[in-house]
Amino acid sequence: MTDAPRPADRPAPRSTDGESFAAGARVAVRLPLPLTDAYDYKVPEGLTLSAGDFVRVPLGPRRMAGVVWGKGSGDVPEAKMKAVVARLDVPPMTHEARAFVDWVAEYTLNPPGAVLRMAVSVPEALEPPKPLTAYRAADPLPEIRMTPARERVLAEAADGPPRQAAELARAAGVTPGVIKGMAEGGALVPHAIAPFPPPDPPDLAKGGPDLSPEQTAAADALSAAVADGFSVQVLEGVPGSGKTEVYLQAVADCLKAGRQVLVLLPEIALSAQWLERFRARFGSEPALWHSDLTMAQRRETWRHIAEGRAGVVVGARSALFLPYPDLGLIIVDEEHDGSFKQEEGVVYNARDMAVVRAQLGKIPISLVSATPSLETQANVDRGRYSHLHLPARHGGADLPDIELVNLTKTPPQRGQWMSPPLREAIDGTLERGEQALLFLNRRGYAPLTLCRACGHRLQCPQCTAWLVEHRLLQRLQCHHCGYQMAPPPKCPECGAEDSLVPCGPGVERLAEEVAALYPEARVAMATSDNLYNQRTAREFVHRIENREVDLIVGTQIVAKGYHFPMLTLVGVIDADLGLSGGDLRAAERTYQLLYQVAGRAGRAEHPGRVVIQTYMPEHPVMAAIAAGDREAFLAAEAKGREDAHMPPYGRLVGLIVSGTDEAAVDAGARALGRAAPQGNGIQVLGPAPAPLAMIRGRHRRRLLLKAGRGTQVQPIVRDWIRRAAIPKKVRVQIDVDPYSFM
DNA sequence: AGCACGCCGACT
DNA sequence: GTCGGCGTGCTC
Repeated sequence: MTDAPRPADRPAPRSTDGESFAAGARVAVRLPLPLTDAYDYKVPEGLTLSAGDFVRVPLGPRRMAGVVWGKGSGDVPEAKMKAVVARLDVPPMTHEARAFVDWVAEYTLNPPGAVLRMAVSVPEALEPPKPLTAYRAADPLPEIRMTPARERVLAEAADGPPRQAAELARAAGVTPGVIKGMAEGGALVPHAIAPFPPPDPPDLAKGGPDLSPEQTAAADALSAAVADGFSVQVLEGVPGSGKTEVYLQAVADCLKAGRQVLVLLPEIALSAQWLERFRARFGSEPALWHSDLTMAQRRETWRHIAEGRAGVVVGARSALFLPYPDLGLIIVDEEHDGSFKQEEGVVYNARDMAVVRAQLGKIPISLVSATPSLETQANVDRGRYSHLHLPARHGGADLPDIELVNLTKTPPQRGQWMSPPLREAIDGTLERGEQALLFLNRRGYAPLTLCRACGHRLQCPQCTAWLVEHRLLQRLQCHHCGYQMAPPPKCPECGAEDSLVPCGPGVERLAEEVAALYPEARVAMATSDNLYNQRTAREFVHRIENREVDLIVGTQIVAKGYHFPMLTLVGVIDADLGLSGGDLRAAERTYQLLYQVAGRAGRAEHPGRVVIQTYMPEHPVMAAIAAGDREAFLAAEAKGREDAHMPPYGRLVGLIVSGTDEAAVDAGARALGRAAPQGNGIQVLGPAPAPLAMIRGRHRRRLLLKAGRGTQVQPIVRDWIRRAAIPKKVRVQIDVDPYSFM
């Protein structure tokens, strides 16, 4: 978002509070479906409802959970109205949470029900928890026919707490059928147990590490904010400056005040090192919320949070919509990170919406980064956010020694990707017994496969995208849809045999080159293909820390958050990758990524070195990163955006028109083009084919609305879409404050 | 989101 | 002549 969101500017949320609704009254119930309006239901005999109550209501032939939003609208005929079935035994949705749903819906131009669905992401959690059944040995033991298998089960079940059937069976080395038989015979007695224990409470007496005077000052400023309503604190500091320790101090203060804390992290599943720091500080695990939780974990975590048993929640962007009864502090770590932007369904930026959530809850929020985004920086400059800057802990330069390799002057050998200067740097690192990271932000073996005979390129049948070869999996994959195929033995176009050649490097190909050039070195790959959950990430981290690896070949998955003491060289294979594509934030993002990955090289005890390969050494991004002159780069970038009236000095709204029928999509896009709003400094670009003109068989066209910073774009866009005649089978996706231009 | 209703291709 | 594909519309 270009501007700090201001809930006060928005229409008052329609949810009401303090009112209760007696039997016979009409209540508005919001359902977790993409509906704009809440539906009216009658309060049945024997029930009194309040705004925020979770209820079960009839909807057509089925029943569904919803939330009482307030007084019924009354615009549905009495005869059509049905009665609420029951109130659900869950703490009600708070006023703040409901206001937040309405606010996000209004801002992103989505039906409130679609936003509510994110807050009710685990419908199972609304049902009474099913206690799990565990078994212990009966005492006295009834008469049953004994077998060796049954003997072993009894021996296992004799001591310790009751255990679940599957676990007991495994321990005794019998099949679950044996347990079942014994339970039926009464030899094992069932016991209800709590399925998932609540997270251990953090140890608040433990105290943190000793902080430097600067860290103490920053921590004190955050702590003061914790007691003081809404405020936004930007915590900026280079890697190793102790940002985490500083904000964990504020976390402790909030917990001492008895309130909950939300920490938003990008790619939570992979931040094993973050969790270790949390454990070191609080002697316990926080509640985690991320995409690889099982359904049972989601259900239990949701309830632990709703019932106030989880003090600290650490999660990816969707954790913003969890049912906190008393949220007291929000931390957004790596606030500049693009993965806070949700690009599908309800398109929103979790960092920006977190600021809104904090303002609605009248609580402080801290945006933490080594490289704050231009948006955040602009809000600091405007005096809306306070700024805390942590200097490097050990003095000296912010970053290790960074040198650029001009690939036009010193190119790699033909068919290779590492230039002579980078090779020399690797040689030296290996000789000293230190570790090197070779960074290439491209998964797979090769981004393109080409027929030497006819020039045919292997393309996804459903998307405007090349198929990426994944040699380890022996598949060609589309990175935009699920499509994959076995590598064809001959060219599918001309039938020539042995004519298909890989073009360009991916990490797998780079790893192959590394293995060939350094046969003695132990090489590890780090991509989302092989580090896909906490366990694999943790194993990877331990291998590096135990020095079982000399060379790491990785994508941006290794650019974030990790610190390996013996990693002293970072080689960036293709620094120019992110700069093509005409994306507004390409330069900023490339700078941030290079900065982050450079920060992996050395710290304190072992000085680091960074070698960046580029064809554009004179590009402002490269010049700035080499000179370590972030201020100058930011100033130039900000000036460019300001001159072009681009965010954060102007506002953008993206519209993506899509559908399977290309003619209809074109017609819809042209209709939007004709109906484009005018005046007030508004400009509409497009329609144009989206950079990915087809995804999953859906054709796509883009339009972009540009407006001044102070413009309230939502009513303009709403009116625009209403006026345009858009074919029914064509979908219009709205992206307020777009990040991606794909 | 489900679920029903409603118009166009390959089968008994 | 029907079975069934999924586009479209509705749910208080």
